[in-house]
Amino acid sequence: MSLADTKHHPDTRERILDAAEALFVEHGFEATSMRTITGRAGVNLASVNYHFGSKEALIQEVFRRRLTWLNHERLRALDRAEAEAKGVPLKPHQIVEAFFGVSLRMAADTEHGGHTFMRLLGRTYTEPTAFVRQFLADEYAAVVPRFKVALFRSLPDVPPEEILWRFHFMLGAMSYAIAGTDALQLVAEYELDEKDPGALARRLMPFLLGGLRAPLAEAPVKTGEKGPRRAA
Amino acid sequence: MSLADTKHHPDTRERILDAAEALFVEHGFEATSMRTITGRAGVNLASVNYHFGSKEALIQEVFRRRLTWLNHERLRALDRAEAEAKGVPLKPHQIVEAFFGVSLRMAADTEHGGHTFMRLLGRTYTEPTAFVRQFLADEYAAVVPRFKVALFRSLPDVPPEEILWRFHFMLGAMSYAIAGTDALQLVAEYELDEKDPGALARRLMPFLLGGLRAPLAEAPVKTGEKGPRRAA
DNA sequence: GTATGATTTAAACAACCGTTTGAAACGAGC
DNA sequence: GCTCGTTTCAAACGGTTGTTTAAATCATAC
Repeated sequence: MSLADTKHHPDTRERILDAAEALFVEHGFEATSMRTITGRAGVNLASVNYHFGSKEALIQEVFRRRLTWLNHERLRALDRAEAEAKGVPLKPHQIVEAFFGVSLRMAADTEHGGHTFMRLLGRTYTEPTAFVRQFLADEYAAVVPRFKVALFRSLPDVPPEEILWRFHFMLGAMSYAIAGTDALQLVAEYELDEKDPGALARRLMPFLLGGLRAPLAEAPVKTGEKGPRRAA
Repeated sequence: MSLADTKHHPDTRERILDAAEALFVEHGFEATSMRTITGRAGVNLASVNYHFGSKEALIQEVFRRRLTWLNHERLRALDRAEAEAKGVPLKPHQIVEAFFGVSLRMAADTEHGGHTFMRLLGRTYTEPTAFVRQFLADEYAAVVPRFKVALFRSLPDVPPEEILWRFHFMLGAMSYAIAGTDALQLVAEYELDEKDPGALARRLMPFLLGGLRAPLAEAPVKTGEKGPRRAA
């Protein structure tokens, strides 16, 4: 048991995880059956339940094995930037780079499944399954507050609530940029250069920063205000 | 038949569509069974196949009945703005307002299901089911080129390819802002003011415009360029 | 009222779902 | 050689899926 947990599993576990990851992003969770997964992985049907216990546990493991590393890496990038800054508040672009740069670099990795996973992750943000949402919340609980504080310090003149919304918008633009490459063909009938995934970062980063630092709306949004204003 | 198509259906059709719409956004297409739909709608199981033919056709009809109107409205807003401009290229904010303003106003309508539908639509952009994607492509074929041309004219100094990407990013930020309100709780543990949906527009619009008009990356993205640059 | 077409209904259909079972195959330690 | 814990395997489990059927009900026109 102790040995088994650390190293013994030769490849069936990994084969299942890889197949599941690819199929989930292609067809979604519900539409992907265990028989399809084990079929593509070339393993027996029962092995999923043997190794993971249930389909739900398999889904969680698909996320866990990459998301833990991803969030760890994000925190490391933030730590590094803050260490260099020696107490001076970071600039917005440094914080955005720490959070989204790691994601984009992972999404640029088409060799080891990083791209596939990031597409899946983006898709999952709008996935309403309760246990997946709970799982994401737990995984992000450690990393989000750190970035919030950094952003608050970096933009002292912007109301914190506004910063959170814009953080949310940035997360959406990125997830969608990665996950919704199919939807991109709605916009451009001819093929855009998806080949070099590093190009996505060079395109997306200025957009995110432009949105984050955009001037506030003329009439500041007052939370308490109730009556709807006529559309101008 | 001719009568039936126009008006005869009293309410079962609509009851099914409303129930399906709400359930799809809650649980997704695959996870929503016909029995759940007919159960909530209070109609017989077979009536879905009778009125729509199949589950797939039902899904398409759920989108069609609102999306056609939405895109028509978007074109009307663009027409109006261009008529007022009398040949002068529109400003970016006018184009963005025409496209996204209509969506956001629909998303603000919680009374007649507009909000529910826009959440569903945002979710669906990352939904990979082939026939849904094809359906969206058809519905958008008429409206997207018009907005592309308007944006090209409005931003003559920005490479068209860059504009398309930023259009894509904007679409992502909006879809996500509407569909991913669950994911918002990843960012903010306390409740943000989702009550007034008009506030979303006042927050999102500056973000979109800031992103759209952001300065281009220092090193212009050369499509042909291959070698990866060391991270600075 | 009776005839006619549209709609609703309960029941059944085959196909597939995730999971479980018990035996077979494997691999390392002695 | 044999043993023992781990992993694989084919087969079956009960339950749910989308769809179909044929009879019952309804609404309208004559």
